[in-house]
Amino acid sequence: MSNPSTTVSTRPPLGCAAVMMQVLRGELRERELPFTHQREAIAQILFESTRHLSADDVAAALRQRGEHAGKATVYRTLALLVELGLATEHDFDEGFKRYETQVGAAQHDHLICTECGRVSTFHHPELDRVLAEVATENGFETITRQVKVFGTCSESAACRDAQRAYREAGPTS
Amino acid sequence: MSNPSTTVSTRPPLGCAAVMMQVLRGELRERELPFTHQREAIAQILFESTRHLSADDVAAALRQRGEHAGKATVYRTLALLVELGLATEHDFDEGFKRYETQVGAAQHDHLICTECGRVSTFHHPELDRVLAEVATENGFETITRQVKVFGTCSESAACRDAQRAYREAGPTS
DNA sequence: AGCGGATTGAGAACCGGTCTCGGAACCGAT
DNA sequence: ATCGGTTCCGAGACCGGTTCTCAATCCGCT
Repeated sequence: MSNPSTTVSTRPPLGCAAVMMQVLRGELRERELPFTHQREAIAQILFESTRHLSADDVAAALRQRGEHAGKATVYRTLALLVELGLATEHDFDEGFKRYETQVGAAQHDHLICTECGRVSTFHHPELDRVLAEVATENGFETITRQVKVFGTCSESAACRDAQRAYREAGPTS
Repeated sequence: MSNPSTTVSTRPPLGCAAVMMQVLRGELRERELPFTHQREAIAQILFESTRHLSADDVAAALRQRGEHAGKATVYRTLALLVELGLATEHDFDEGFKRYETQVGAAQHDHLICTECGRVSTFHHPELDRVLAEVATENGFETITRQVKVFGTCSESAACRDAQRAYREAGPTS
C-alpha cells in the first residue's frame, strides 16, 4: 500500500478480501458515504468467506469476533454491498436470502443439492451466449440472471443413494 | 370420457384444465388422499389460469366465484399440487411465491421485467442441453431447474426508457 | 348410516425482513 | 483538536407471507 509505484502488476497475494476492502473503500468515498466500523466488519466477514452467508450467519460471525451490529445494519450493509456490485444476493429456497462476494464480473451459477444442501458453482460460457441470445430475441435488456439447478450431488453416500432412488423413480418432469 | 375405446387420438379440445383435473383426481386416488371440494376449487383456479398466481390471487379468485377456503388450505393445496408435479412454484423476488400449472414436461424459463413486473416465458432447447451437460460433468442428478433473467422489457414506454437508461449507465457487472 | 382417518378453518404463532427515531459516529472545514 | 451538518447505527416495534394448532368437519368406504 505504501509504494506501489515501480512494479506494474506482480504483487504478493494480499488476499482477495483485502483487495475487495480497498474497492469498497473507494466506492464509498466516490459516493461520499462514510466507511464505518460496522460496514468494514460486515464486509470483512463476507469477503473472507467463500460460502454463501445469510444475514444471520453474518451476525453470528460478528458475535464470534466480539463485534456486534444491529440486525437492521446487517441488512442495510448487505443491501449496500449488492448495490455497489461487491456482493450478490441468492435465494436457495430456504425462506431467506444468502449473500456472497462478487469478484469482478465473473458470473457463475449454482448446483444445489436438495439432499445435503451443498451449493456448488459452475460457469459455462455457452450459457452466457444462449441467455444473451434469448434476451435480444425478446427485446430484453438483461440486468442480472439466476440459473439454479436443483438435484442430488454425488458427494456423500446419502446423496448418491438419493440420486439412485430418484433416477429409478423415473424423471417425472 | 364415456367411450374412449374406438377413436385413438382425435377428440374435442376438452380444455387443458379438465385434463389436469382428471390427472389430479388420479394422483390423489393413487395416494389414497381425499378429493375434497377445496382441493378441486383451488386446482380449478390454477388450471384455468395462464398466469402466475400468488396464494392471495387464488384466494381472491375463490371469493369471486362465491367459494371460500382458509388461508392454510390454500397454501397446503398449492404445496400438494407442486408435490404431485401438477404445479410449479416460482419466486420473482416479490416477497412471496407464485404458482403455475405444470403441463407435462415442458420446461420453460422466465424473463422478469424489473420495471413493470411483466413475466414472460421462453424455451430454448440449447439451454436444456447445456444444463444437462453441466449436471453430468458435475456428477449431478437434476430434479428441476430455474433460469430467471431479470432486466427491462420493451413493452411499454416506461420500460424502454429504463432500458435505455440502464444501457447508458453501463453494464456494471 | 356409520366408521376411521385425513382435511379444514380461524386465528395465533412464526420468522425474515423493514421501519422508526433518538443518539452516536463520520467527514470536511475551521 | 474541534465544530457542525450529515449520515449512520441500534433496539425494538412492526409488517406481511407462510406455517402451526386442534377441534370440528368431510371423505371414502362398507
